Amino acid sequence: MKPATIRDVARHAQVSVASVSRALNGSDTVTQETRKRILESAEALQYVPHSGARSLSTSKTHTLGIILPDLYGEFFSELIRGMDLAAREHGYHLIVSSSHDDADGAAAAIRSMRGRVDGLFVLSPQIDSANLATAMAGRLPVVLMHGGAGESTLPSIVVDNNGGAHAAVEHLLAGGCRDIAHIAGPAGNLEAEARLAGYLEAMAAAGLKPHVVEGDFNQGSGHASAHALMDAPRRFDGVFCGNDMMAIGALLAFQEAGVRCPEDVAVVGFDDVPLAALVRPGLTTLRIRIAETGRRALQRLVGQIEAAQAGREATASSSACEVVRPELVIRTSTRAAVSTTRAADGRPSGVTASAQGENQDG
Amino acid sequence: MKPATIRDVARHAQVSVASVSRALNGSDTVTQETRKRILESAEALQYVPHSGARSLSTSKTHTLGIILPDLYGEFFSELIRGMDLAAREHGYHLIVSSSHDDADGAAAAIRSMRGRVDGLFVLSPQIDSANLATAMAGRLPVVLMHGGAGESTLPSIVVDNNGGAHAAVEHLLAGGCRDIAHIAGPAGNLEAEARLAGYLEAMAAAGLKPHVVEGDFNQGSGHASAHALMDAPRRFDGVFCGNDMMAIGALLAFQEAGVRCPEDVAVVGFDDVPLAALVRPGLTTLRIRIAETGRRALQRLVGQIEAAQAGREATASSSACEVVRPELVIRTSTRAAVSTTRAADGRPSGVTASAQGENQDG
DNA sequence: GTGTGTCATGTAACCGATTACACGATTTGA
DNA sequence: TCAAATCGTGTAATCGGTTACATGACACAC
Repeated sequence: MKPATIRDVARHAQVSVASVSRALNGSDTVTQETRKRILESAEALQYVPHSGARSLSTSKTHTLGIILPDLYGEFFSELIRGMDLAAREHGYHLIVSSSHDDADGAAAAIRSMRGRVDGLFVLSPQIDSANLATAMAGRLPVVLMHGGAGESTLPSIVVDNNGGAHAAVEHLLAGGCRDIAHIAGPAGNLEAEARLAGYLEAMAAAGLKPHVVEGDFNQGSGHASAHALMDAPRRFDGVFCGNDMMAIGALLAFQEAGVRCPEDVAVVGFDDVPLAALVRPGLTTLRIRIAETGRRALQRLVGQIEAAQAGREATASSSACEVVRPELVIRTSTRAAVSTTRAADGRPSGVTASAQGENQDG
Repeated sequence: MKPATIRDVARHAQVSVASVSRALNGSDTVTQETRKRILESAEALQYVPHSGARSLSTSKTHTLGIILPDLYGEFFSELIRGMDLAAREHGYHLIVSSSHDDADGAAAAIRSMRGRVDGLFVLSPQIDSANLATAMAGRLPVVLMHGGAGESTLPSIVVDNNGGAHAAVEHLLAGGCRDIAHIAGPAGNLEAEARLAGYLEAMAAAGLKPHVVEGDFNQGSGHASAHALMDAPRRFDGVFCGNDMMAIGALLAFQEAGVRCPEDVAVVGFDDVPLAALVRPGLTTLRIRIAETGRRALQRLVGQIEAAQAGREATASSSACEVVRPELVIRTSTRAAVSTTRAADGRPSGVTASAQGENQDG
């Protein structure tokens, strides 16, 4: 048996299709009584509007696409969670396309989504794909969310990786560290490169010589990189890691090697994944409110879509690059030096002194 | 400027819309030359078929929905990754709807997806939602993936939680433990309850008295539950945790308290999230190949859809409940007792003796 | 009573694709 | 040489909604 159509409902309720449409959608002029009869018929026939037909006549799909890189994990699932929550409020659905480890894959995904989404989130931290995304998306509303997106003229939300890295290094310096190493994320990843650049700048500003080993953002590489640091002749008393997972790997490596943290070496991560609060010692890190960032991104994309269909041109605010400033969360992996801590953007209000036993703060 | 339609392409290439459709879709009878001209025109006009229109005439959306519970994290993102990879191969897209912490929310999500997907994955480990899903989905192809789904007549893929729990307890027993506690997942979660039941059965079979504290599947609750165990008068020499995250929390708690693992207490988790191999000591756990399970689920759903549109009735195989048997992975959080280890299903071939330093195995 | 306005409802055009069927041209077989 | 089969292409119906416009009923004012 085929699913009921709007005509079936109309026949059942003894009204016209127009009335059914009106009763179910806009609160147009429909009598209480007719509406009641229509709703009952729809219920009785288990009527569900055909989204394709609807999108054909309204030219809206109420669906948004997300292009994700191959790198997958807590960060992205949390981001999607935030987006999904907000999407539901706005009456939108989310199509995900993950595992695009190169620009070509991402471009193919974008192409296959055109025509079935009203807008797109692009998270492709690979170099060059920024241009590609621009090319592929055409006039589709887009919010860019990869590092370096700020350079594009498209609306974007980016993390202030550079500022966060500065804050991390300065926090270590304030705690008394002088030989600060950096376990960097993979080359070619714009987030990783911005954090590296921030580290290099902050070290230069302090008149210190940088010390970098490269990882790949996974915990295993943090572990290996920490070993590489310990095997190298050069000494170090602090490590700034490109993200939390590598920092956690490094913590484990130090622990195995009998290097005490924070006494022998202080460690700072980046992201504040839930795990960061739960490892021992608690990991000092730069917090990005991930789900909230996802929610914010969704609001911007929806705003853009609504502006576009209202015929308005992109306003200054809608095409701007929005910056998410990470917030320094001090835990026991660094010597807490209360007098000198501050947020990544310099505002002391951002500082969070976090107890070891804290729960996730949602 | 509005996007190009098939008629624009037809006009541009000086052919009829039927030829354009044929050239772009099926490799029906179209001359090489005409096809070439059409493809060029489509390219020139940046033509993208309108998915709504297409789905209206074919009554297929090439889209699948996923209903996820509120519990979110590595497990689900990994599952989606596996599904997405397989979906791309089959030419399908994935709509996710997360954060359904109760049956009503899940039902609403299912309702809002009807008419826009060809099939549905339902992961709602809440009691009762199994019935609800059945009711809501109507004749929409579904693959159930929550615990207890095996009891339904709908196609499902479930983890053998009970068998896994048996294997965990038996492994601990074989290692010499006699006082084995269980940190259970949240009540009302069917996965958690099946694991608990397996634990209780295995303990009863061994003539041992069970010892259960309840957690919520998050790392923090594992930590708290471990403290609760240590504070209780009753002694214990082994802990089977309802999932890996709680096991990791417990490991940290023991470490803080100076309780050595595996010397003083052996710990077993469940899931084998990537992190399990990387904590110290490496966590003995029951491996579920998550991404692969996701891929398998997608194949089943697509198979069902294709069978349905071919007019075939559900075959025995398509409506069966498929069981994923977790595999015992022995790491250093339990005393490795090689002679006595075995897989959850009793086949010794399933055993994996995992080195501490292993990488994620994808 | 006629005209005018308001309001609920119906009629039918339209959105953009797919595809059954029709058509003309060419090839094949007797 | 003519009928039949084959093949590439075009025409138009169709899918299931939305919505501009038409219609008819009724109220009110003159």
